[in-house]
Amino acid sequence: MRGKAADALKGKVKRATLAEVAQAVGLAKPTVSRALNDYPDISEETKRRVRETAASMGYVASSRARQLQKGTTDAIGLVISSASVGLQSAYQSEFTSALAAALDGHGLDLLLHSVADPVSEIDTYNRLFQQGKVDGFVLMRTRCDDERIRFLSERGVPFVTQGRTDASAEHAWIDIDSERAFADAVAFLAACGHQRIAHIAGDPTIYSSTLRDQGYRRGLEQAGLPFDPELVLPGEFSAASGRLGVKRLVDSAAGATAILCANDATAMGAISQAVELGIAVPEQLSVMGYDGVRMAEMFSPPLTTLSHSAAECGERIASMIVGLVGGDSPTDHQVLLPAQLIERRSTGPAANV
Amino acid sequence: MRGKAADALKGKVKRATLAEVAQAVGLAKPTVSRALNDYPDISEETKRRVRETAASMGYVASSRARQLQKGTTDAIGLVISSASVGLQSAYQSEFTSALAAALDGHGLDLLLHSVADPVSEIDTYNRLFQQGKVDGFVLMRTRCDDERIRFLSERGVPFVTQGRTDASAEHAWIDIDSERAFADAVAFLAACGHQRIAHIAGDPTIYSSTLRDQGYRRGLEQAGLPFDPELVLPGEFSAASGRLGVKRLVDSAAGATAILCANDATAMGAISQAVELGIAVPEQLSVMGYDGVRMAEMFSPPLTTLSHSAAECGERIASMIVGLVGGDSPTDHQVLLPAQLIERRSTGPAANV
DNA sequence: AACTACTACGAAATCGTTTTCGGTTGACTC
DNA sequence: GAGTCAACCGAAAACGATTTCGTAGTAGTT
Repeated sequence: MRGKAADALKGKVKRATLAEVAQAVGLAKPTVSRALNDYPDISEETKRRVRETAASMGYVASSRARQLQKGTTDAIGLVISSASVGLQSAYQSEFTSALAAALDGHGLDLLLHSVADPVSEIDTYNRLFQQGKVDGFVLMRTRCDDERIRFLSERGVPFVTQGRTDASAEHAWIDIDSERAFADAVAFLAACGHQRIAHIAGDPTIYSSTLRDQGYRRGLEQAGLPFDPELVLPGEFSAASGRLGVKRLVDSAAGATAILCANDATAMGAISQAVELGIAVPEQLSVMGYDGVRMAEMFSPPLTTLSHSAAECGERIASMIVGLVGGDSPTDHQVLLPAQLIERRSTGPAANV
Repeated sequence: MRGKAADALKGKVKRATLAEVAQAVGLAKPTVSRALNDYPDISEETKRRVRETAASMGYVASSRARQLQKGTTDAIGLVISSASVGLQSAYQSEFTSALAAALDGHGLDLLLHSVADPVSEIDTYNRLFQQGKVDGFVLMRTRCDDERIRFLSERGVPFVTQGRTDASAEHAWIDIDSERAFADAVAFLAACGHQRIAHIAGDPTIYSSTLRDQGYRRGLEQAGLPFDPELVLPGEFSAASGRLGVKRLVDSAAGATAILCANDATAMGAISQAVELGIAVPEQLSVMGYDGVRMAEMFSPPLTTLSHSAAECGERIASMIVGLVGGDSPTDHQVLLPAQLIERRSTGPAANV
């Protein structure tokens, strides 16, 4: 029902325009524009007058018009694929919030776009940029051989990835040193007396999964522990894969006394499955996660995990993208952040087997 | 370091313009524009030719220019306050994903904006709309007396809320019938033999909390159970408040055998605290959540909860906002959805006290 | 032949800014 | 007192699409 009521309401939102302000203050449009944008060649007195009347008229510059003229958007895009359940892990959404907050600090908006069909993913990036809806992108969940990165790089579209890729040398990225983190985790577990440390891996197409796996292996090596393929289970960063991993581990009688999970969600799934099977955590089985999501602290038992700050990550990405849009070279923006081991109560000394 | 490399890259992204396409195909701009937009007064033959050359030139209409002319943005805004930890609960982020996906289906983008300072919240809504960055808003976590709603309503800005408010009669909203859901939950627990059913409430400033509380009370009444103020604990939708609630409940020796929590996060916190205190769930204490987030199923024990679909909610909000932007009256878009009780293993028969 | 009626297209205006390029002033030099 | 130089401000173009309005041409009517 499109009635006059709606139209009347719409009438209310009539915005003041630059020309009107100029008219009201008795100056020309460019003068008003420059006064409002604090150009140096406008007298303080004039600026004050302009600002006053502009404010009194409730004038807000149309960013549509400004964008058209300046050729910039002040928005950066984040596209998530709803096929794989959108803002998947808790970390993803914590990061997204943090990113939005950080971008806001730089006067940028975050355009969140969801794409249903994975094949149209590239197309979405293309459209969003060609249409001029965003000045750049941030990419999450980077894959080993990531098509998106090739595509964007070729066109010179500014972007920064959260996570490295096979082609990291060439683009801007921020990442956690998960290889190191997982090696540390193994060292920590080994120091607790664990000899049979399992690993429930992340989605193997995600580059970070390979890093975590490498860290796991290096940790084993450095601790003088043998690598046993039976102890590594496939997964994809979900609680479900944690549950499944534990089930398989129990069935296989591989004798694991500790499990290092690819992320916190996996760890939580693993713990709940273990408990249901009557395996006490951490008394009979230690479980460790990665990411340090808020929920980890509230879990039962509270999760020992490798924590890194979504806020810092968002903050730094925001600065990086600002730099890139400003013309910085992508290779000037590559930063590796450490994760921090937080010991809580899901891990303990190895059970006497 | 802003070098020539960056500039060279930037050169690559030069987009084709309408005028260029017109020139290439030997027609005037308006003709090309109408051909591309499939106007009826352009011959099929011409349309075909235009489309072909446009495609071959990789032409994509600048939405900046289009927006300026049409006065519309094809984006809707969602502002979250980072003060209260951003995309707070799991449900919030599931919903946000779903919303983005649904909006995409209607050709709309989601502008996610984070505001640090709660006092500048209204200002953010105002700016976003005045600047013409969004055509409307969707509001989450609606408060009882919600200033945002007054502000937007007064100005005739299209918006729909997820959750009712004191002023629901006047605006567009979608909500879950949580009052009913909580009454059902109490009935369910009572049927399990529980006589002392506690309630860890949600943030009291959020309208839905009052509804959930009312449902709890009505459930009690209908089950013939007395209302005991000692059994209702304050909270704010967090796992932390679940933990605290359980602690207090134990201390007070109120004798609760079941707890109905304001949401799943609270329930998970409650369970983990209970377990840590040596209270078995559900043998000694039944705990029930609300929302039906994905994690609930993976928890230990899997959560009995009142589930509702974030996807459907997002889908319907998308259609609603499209209607509103199109001029529909807000009062034509008010829908109440039911929640569904899903029994899992965090609840069971009342313990013999 | 003259008069509609319709189809297919083009010229120019428009949306609301910012930029480019000058053009006045007045003060300050020598 | 002519010339130089800032300091301030304005006219017009530009951004890239869409819309309004109008005009050729063709066809159909009387």
